[in-house]
Amino acid sequence: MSTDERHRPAASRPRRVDVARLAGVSPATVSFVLNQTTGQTISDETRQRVLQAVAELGYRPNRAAQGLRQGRSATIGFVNHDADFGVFAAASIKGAHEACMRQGNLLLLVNTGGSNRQAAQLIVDLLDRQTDALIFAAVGTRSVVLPDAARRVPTILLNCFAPHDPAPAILPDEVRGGREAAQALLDLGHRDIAYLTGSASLWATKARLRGFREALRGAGLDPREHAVLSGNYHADSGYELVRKLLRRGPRPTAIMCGNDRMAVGALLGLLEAGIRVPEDVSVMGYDDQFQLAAEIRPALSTVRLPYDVMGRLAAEQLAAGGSAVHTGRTLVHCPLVMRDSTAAPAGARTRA
Amino acid sequence: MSTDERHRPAASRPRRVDVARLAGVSPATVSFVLNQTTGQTISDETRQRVLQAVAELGYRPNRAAQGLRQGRSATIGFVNHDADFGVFAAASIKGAHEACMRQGNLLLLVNTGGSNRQAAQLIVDLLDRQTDALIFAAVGTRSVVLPDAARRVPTILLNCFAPHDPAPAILPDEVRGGREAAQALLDLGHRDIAYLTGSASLWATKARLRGFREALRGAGLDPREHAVLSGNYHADSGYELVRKLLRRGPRPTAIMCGNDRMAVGALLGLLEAGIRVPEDVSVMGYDDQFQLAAEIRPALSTVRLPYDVMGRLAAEQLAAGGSAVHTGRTLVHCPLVMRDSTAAPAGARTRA
DNA sequence: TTGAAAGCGCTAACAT
DNA sequence: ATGTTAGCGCTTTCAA
Repeated sequence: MSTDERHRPAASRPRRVDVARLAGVSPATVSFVLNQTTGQTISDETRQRVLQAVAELGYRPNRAAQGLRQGRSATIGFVNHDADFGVFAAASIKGAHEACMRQGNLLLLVNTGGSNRQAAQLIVDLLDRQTDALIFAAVGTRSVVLPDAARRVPTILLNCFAPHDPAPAILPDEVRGGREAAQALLDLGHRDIAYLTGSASLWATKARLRGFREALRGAGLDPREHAVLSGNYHADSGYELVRKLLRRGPRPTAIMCGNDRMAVGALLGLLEAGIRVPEDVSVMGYDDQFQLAAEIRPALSTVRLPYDVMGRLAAEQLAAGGSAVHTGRTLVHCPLVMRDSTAAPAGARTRA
Repeated sequence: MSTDERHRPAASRPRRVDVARLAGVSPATVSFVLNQTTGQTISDETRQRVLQAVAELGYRPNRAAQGLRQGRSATIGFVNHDADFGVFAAASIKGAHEACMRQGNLLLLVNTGGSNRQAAQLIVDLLDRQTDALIFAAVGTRSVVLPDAARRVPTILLNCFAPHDPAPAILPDEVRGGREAAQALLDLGHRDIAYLTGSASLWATKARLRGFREALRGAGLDPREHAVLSGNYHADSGYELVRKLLRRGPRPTAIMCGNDRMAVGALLGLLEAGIRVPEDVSVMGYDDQFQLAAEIRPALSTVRLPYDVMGRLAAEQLAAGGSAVHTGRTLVHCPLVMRDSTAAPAGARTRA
């Protein structure tokens, strides 16, 4: 077996020299044509010969080799820093992936399981592979510690923030989301709105609650007179809380829920008690969860948590250039989505 | 600026020669130590010096360079061949990711949006990056056309099959899942079970229905006497179908649903009609969907679609060696998960 | 307008 | 027991 063959398994892809040979030019010329190298003038005829050879052989440059040479890999690392890896992570990834497609990048995905140690290790693994940039994402919006290793490449925080780190962050505008949800209910004529919140300690919970209160005050109402029960974002907590609410006394005309899953639980609890939605009480969710909010009956009025948009934004900002990355926090709007679980209260109809 | 500096930006990572210099050995020796190259005997003292230098500098081999040299990249391509990128894709990815962690591999993730053209292109993009193997995954189990390019590397089909392709496939055992779900209901004493199926044309739908019928026949019942209404796997179709079922005549004592989302819809429709679950009628889901089945009230009895296990299996089989990949189809068991939405029918209690 | 040649950081066969 | 050296496939300066 000749030396030539030993290094070229039969099934392997064509290399640049194969193209050069076929086109009757030097390997360098092939690079010049393919990369449209500036400052290199290639005759039109040569370019055609090269392109034809490329097409004929089905040649594609080896990106590992390109990467080694150029120190970049056309790959972005996506670090999912959360215990779970569910529908919201999927949405951000989907958005980031879309943007990457347009840029010719690919996503190298890792999941830390929520451990900082794992996160640090995985970022190193990513960097070992020449990842050009990093998206560090959490699902429950929260404060994180960005591993030092991440400093080596442009990094953007998705749905989380690192207090003592200059890395830019992309976050949903939860205050406004909470405010607009409450405002929509107020606009329908509701004056007695209960709020079944998610886990009280979370950033998103507090922000949404703040928006809720702002809206009430804006309508001249006293937030202290409105029931606020705290749950944990799971469907069963919506169910339990609504039962508690019903036992407690006069029924509000509308119920805002921490998220769509809690709203589903609330819906179930309400129906079980013989209370109709939205005729007897309006229910408002949050998240616009894929395959849930729009599909249940009644279809849920909610606020869309735009994880896909945020993922896309992250990848776009990263591609826009490491240093040109928008610094500080970017707040992304969470648009209101009105469906069938909300309506004017019975009283308002009488009044009208 | 000296030549030396021009090629070594201040912030760049240490290279192998830096370690070699610090340890007072040749670069090759560093490789030998780090890779535990067989057939090379390194004195214990030298090994220690090298390892210490590695630790001191925080040296990590550049995998792009290793990859270029070895023709492998410690990276597996995960192709999500579906329009959606949701909770089930997330589950398979999570499983595959877990297995990859143990192997020292990372996942390069792409999403085809369900287009064959895109799939072909993306696989080429993956291969350009020296991906060692491919997981080609669909969410709705179905027949796919595996792009030719995939032939270059070991490929495993996840939740799909390519009729004229030798690539091994990992699939859920839906027939058995459907059978066991129905059997559980029969065991509780139900004799009149309706089935609200998912989209009639899908492989999974047919398989589950077949299992359902097998179980009925096994119990000496005639499947033709049992209502089978077909929907589309969305929650609203469960809702609509249950209303249709109630209008139609005598109510069955149990309802099997195409999936958990349909079961949620059915639950909503049932409650709305004043029918209690499981007291008046039992409801059985399918999928054991994350953050849904276990959380709603009543918690849903269902069959677990083990996408995480399947993802893990795929990555493991791939790592077990390209050629040693288990050929043909691997059926993965879908275990029954009994919760609170099922109970013995009222009649059976009397009889007992 | 094109080609030669020096690496990018590493592995592994071969030499010492 | 360790070092030398020839690439892996590509980009890019410099020379022709």
